Amino acid sequence: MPLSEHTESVQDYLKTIFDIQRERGRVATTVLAERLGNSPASVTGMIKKLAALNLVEYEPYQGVVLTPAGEKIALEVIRHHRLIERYLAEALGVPWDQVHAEAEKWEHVLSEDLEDRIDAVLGYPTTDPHGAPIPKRDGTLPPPHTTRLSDLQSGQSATIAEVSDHDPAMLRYFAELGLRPGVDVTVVAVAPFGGPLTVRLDDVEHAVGREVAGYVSVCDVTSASGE
Amino acid sequence: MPLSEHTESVQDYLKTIFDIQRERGRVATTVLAERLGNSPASVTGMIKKLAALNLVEYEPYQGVVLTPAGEKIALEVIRHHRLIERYLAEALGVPWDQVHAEAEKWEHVLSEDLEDRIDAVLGYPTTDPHGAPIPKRDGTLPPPHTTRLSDLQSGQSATIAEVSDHDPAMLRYFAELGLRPGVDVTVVAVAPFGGPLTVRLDDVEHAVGREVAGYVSVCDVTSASGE
DNA sequence: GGTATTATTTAGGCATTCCTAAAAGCAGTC
DNA sequence: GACTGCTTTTAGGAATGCCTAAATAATACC
Ligand SMILES: [Mn+2]
Ligand SMILES: [Mn+2]
Ligand SMILES: [Mn+2]
Ligand SMILES: [Mn+2]
Repeated sequence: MPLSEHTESVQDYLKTIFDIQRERGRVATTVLAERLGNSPASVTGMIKKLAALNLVEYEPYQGVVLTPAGEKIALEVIRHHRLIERYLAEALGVPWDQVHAEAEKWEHVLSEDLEDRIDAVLGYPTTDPHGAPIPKRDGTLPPPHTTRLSDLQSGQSATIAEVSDHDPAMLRYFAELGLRPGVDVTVVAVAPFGGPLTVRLDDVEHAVGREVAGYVSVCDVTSASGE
Repeated sequence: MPLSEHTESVQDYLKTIFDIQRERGRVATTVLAERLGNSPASVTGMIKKLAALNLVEYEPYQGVVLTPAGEKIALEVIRHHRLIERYLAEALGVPWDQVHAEAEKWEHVLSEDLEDRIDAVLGYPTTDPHGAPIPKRDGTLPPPHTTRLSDLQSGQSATIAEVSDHDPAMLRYFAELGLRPGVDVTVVAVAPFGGPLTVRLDDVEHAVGREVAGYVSVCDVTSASGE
């Protein structure tokens, strides 16, 4: 049953449920409503429809969890989205703060054939321009990164793994700093009382707010004295 | 007022009205319904909506004609469609019998920014893979070709200008014959009583039905003995 | 010119997806 | 264990875009 069996709305709901589920387990109506920009009442209605289609398990007042069928579709939509983001950035030079909006629309009308062609032209990439992993055709997706830049202690180094693509302005800020996936970062200082981190990127130091640093995931963390 | 101010349905109606208008002037409800695959009753309803939006002039029982505003939008949609077809064929190797279906969906979600990028990557092409002209950004579009392959007499030569993209099977047939825009063709014989034409393409002769030849437009017609 | 045929519109509905306002459930507090 | 505040659902409705069946207008024919 291909993606196109489901409406754009259904696809976006499933994709969003998948994202929230990764972060916080069971998905509450209000959280989903907030993320989608719809009213909670509308979300309740759609949730019932998804449950009737066996795409989510719904427990009234207790939120939803994706069924295997629902997860499969969610992963297909996410694959489309991230492949498209990558393609737009790489093949057409679209700035990384704009690829998300474009992909949000295109993801719903991409054929499987074109998906394969794009995948091949890009050389079967594994991440999107923000560092988020692209699900494989079979629906495989590596677990999310657990360490954030804001979790690092003074003196620790790491590699940027992923940045949040939820806010274009923040992406432009990251680009300015040279903060992008694959780049090495060192935490020079951490101010107390939730204050800013001083980080070194490309031998340049920057002060970044604690909250913003929470939108950056890192991997390969090492402490000052070697390991 | 950008394209996205109008629904996908409105965009497809305007595009289709434009096409029919080029062929036959005023656009009758039934013809439009037939082309869109909707019932005449549905088309009447939408026509009223388009008239209320000042996109068409509607005379009950007499069909519609695009207003300048409607024509502008139609040309934008057609520009999207043909640019996308060209891009899919050239950059992603999509076979020319499949580009239409893909473009039919993508045309509605293409941003102006991405349109410009695609245009630039392709080197500002003037025709789609089927030879149809791509409207310029300002809405300019050359007049349609008037001569069809089926209009040629025995002994006449011409250059293929455009082939109809309405039927994927026919496009595959054309591809097999080597019949594509830019290729020279010579009519070797014309069978009587509406019979087939014998045409030479790349020094190979083929018999093609009169009806099929009506779906091919030509230009630069010359008769056997020079001009 | 009247009748048959065809084209078009009107009437009434349905599916989808969203909304606001109001009711009801849930959970923590005292 | 009742109250309170927040979450969630229910009720009722709107917009869009499609449908079938029935009525009506236009046209073509004799
Ligand atoms: Mn989307
Ligand atoms: Mn992304
Ligand atoms: Mn379309
Ligand atoms: Mn075409």
